[in-house]
Amino acid sequence: METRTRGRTRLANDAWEAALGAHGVLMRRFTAEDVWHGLTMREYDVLYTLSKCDSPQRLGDLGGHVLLSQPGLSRLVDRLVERGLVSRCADPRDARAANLTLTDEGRALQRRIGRAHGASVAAALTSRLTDEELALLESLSLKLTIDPEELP
Amino acid sequence: METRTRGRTRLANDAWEAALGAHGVLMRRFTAEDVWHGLTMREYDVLYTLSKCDSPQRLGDLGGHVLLSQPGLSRLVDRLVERGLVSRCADPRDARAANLTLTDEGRALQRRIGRAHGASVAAALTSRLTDEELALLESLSLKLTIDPEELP
DNA sequence: GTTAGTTACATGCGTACGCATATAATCGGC
DNA sequence: GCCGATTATATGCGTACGCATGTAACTAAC
Repeated sequence: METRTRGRTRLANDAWEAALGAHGVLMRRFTAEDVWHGLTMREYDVLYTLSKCDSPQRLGDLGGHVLLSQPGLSRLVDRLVERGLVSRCADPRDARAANLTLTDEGRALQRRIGRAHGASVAAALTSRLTDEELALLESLSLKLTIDPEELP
Repeated sequence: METRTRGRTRLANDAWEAALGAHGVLMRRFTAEDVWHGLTMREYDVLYTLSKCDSPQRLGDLGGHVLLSQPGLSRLVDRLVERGLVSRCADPRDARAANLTLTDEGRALQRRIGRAHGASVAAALTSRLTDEELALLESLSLKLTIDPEELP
């Protein structure tokens, strides 16, 4: 029983270490690609997240998707607004909120970067994994992602 | 043929997005845990990497494992040296290199953090994946990690 | 309606980071 | 043995980040 449990712990830690390694290698690779047009990958991530939501998003909504503190996200959006890629529209229902939308320029840039980056991602992953393995990776990742609520 | 290729690209991108999501959720969770004794996860990562190598390591060796620029790693090690967790020993064979070793205190701290963090990792992963899935995640991650050489 | 409490976002401040560059040591060709 | 090229690490400088806190708006109890 003890050894079973220890083995399972070890298995989980080995898997996590391997996953971190893969994440690191791929992130290095993608960051080095010359497709970002002066944006950080995090900044692109915000553009991408906004591009998927047709309704305007609030800062807090984006915070759930991006691995960044609330003040960090606030200033990141500042930069995107200054570059003319995102616009803050006042919310008539809640004057505190600043609804965020992609500008046309922002949407166009997101698409350009998205195409190039998507091609890089595909090249990196399809050269190493089969279709079945890709689907498996997705399903395992989704199982790990779901359910952010527990620990009372 | 075209549609097959496009489907495969889409599959790879969906898998990568899911993997990024899982990475983000778990990193948030682990970062929030109160097990780090004032260290960054990156700083712990360096301690952990050093703890696995019995022979002293050079900065460049660590650079391969940690997702950090060379100057960033240099200063990160500065901080660890100042905290008494790592020592720089001169290399008699190459006066440029500064061989890095864990101090006793550094090794002890790494073990303490490693135990607690390892338990968190195990709790997070084993609650969502079976043993077979954990092994699968590890093997997929390793396939994605191997081979940092190409693009001439 | 006034006020305590909460929510949504912004700002001050110190720290860590990346890029470019500097310094210093080793290597190779001659 | 000398000098350019390369390698290993460090530093200057500007930017982005996280934490703590501030500010403004919404909510609710009375």
